[in-house]
Amino acid sequence: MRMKSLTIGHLAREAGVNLETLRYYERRGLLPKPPRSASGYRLFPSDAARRLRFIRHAKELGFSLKEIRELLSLRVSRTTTSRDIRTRAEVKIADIDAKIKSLESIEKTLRKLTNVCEGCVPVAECPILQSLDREDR
Amino acid sequence: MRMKSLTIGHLAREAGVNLETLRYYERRGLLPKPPRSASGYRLFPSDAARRLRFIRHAKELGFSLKEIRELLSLRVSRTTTSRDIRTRAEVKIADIDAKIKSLESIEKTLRKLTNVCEGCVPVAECPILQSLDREDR
DNA sequence: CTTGACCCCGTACCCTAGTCCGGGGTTTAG
DNA sequence: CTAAACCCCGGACTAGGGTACGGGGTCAAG
Repeated sequence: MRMKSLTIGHLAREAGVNLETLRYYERRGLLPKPPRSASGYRLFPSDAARRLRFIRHAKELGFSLKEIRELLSLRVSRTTTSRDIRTRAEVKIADIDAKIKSLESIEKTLRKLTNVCEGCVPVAECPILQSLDREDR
Repeated sequence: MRMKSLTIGHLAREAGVNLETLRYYERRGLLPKPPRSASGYRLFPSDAARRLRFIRHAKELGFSLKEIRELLSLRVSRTTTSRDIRTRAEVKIADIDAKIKSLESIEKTLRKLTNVCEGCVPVAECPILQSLDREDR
């Protein structure tokens, strides 16, 4: 059970991202500034890879780096009360629920599409438009 | 039950997007090239607004314009067999399923967070990292 | 020691997805 | 007619999210 720290290059390879991206994320506040070796090398805790995986997934889900930073900072501490957190988390939950509903709607439409049988009449209009057809801004 | 066509300005206002965005989407193949009036004005069919709403939602879900174009083109026609479509749709469905699972996982974590009671011990590490902690790509 | 592989930092550059500009035609209300 | 409000097009500009580059220090194997 080792707990060794990673240089930026190791972490980059492990997480499958460009090394420059790590420095960029640090600047943008997505990765906490890591401790440095005597010579100034960054020494990342080994769970930084986990954090990077989270960031990658969240990006694929349409969150901006700013939103991801907010998600990552959701925790109870001395400086944020749990009521604060609850409120902020509830906003995120609502966002996420809406996303899930939209995705389910698109998926449903796609499933219908996969059930179209060979030799049926061609679908002239675009059926995907059936999903997500709500006015809500 | 009118079926009038829209000028680019009307469509932009109706869909709540910038007029230039519509020309951009046309160039990128997300909006089919609309017929033109004698003087060259674009005349959009009134269901173009629907298409734009779809595009907006899909973007919020993390799809790129290229992916959205692919989604929009999923339909059965003379040039694409329904087997083709089925295959392509199934790929998209798998993508979407993965996204939904990720979102649910984040949401679950956030819900736990909202249940933390006032006065409980501060959470030092970032709990959001519990979600999405899979190795897969 | 030296050489190759790393790391540091700052700056420049790239792509995507728009957005703006400006010179010029069109339409419509007065 | 004319002015306001639209529309056309090509091209320049932006912001967000990275990536690349280059000059210089560091570390580990031979």
